[in-house]
Amino acid sequence: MGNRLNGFGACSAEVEKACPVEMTLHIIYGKWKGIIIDILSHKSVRFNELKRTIPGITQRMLTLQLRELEADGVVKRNVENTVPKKVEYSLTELGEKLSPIIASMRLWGNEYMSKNE
Amino acid sequence: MGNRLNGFGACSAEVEKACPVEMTLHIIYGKWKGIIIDILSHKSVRFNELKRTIPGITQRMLTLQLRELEADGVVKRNVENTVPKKVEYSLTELGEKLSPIIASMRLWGNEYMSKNE
DNA sequence: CCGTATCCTCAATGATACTG
DNA sequence: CAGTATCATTGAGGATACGG
Repeated sequence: MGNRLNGFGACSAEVEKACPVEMTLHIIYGKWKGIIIDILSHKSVRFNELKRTIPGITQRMLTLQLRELEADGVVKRNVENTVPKKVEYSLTELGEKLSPIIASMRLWGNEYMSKNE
Repeated sequence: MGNRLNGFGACSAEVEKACPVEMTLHIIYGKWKGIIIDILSHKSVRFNELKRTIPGITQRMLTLQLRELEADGVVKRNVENTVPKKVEYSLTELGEKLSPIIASMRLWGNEYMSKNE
């Protein structure tokens, strides 16, 4: 109850094979995570630059989503203690490996959208 | 406000390329949709069979998620008006094309899980 | 510049009971 | 068998203000 995705620890035998899928879904879940991962792929971006690039996101949500991605080992945070502070976000090696998934989602989404207009 | 994903209509120029990704994410969003799509891939499954295969899901949620997937053109519903009623769910052609995405998510999830233990 | 701290809302999900 | 109808819950997300 309350989990957004189910069955990480409690996979029944029959759905066991689905668990890594749910795991991946769980990690890219979140209103802004897809777009964040997409923007960060193959480059470092500063906090405010991210904020400006993603219209509508609040500082709070950007921080939260970045923190979760960081905790999941997908995003790296690099702080330069200059004044003013400079914080750069980028994908970890593991995070970069999400790019093909994002790419295939883009392909599918394009096909979907072309059929529904 | 209230949208789980953002920017379908309001994509700024900078994030425009991400929209199909968000669209795809939007369609597989939902606590049980990933697993439902996974189970349905390449076969038809009856309502109660789905329910039994997915531990923890309620009838209500199964119905809701199936209806949404149906509305999104990913799932087909086939009713045989026998007694008792027989309703089979399967993926549409478009829905089947999600399988590679699910598959790559499974790969990534497996790698992720192997690194975190 | 890069956040945290509060407070609040609502939509997604769940529990449970009922039905053609 | 395959749902629908209600009601309750909760946590993700948003608005806003403040801080190092």
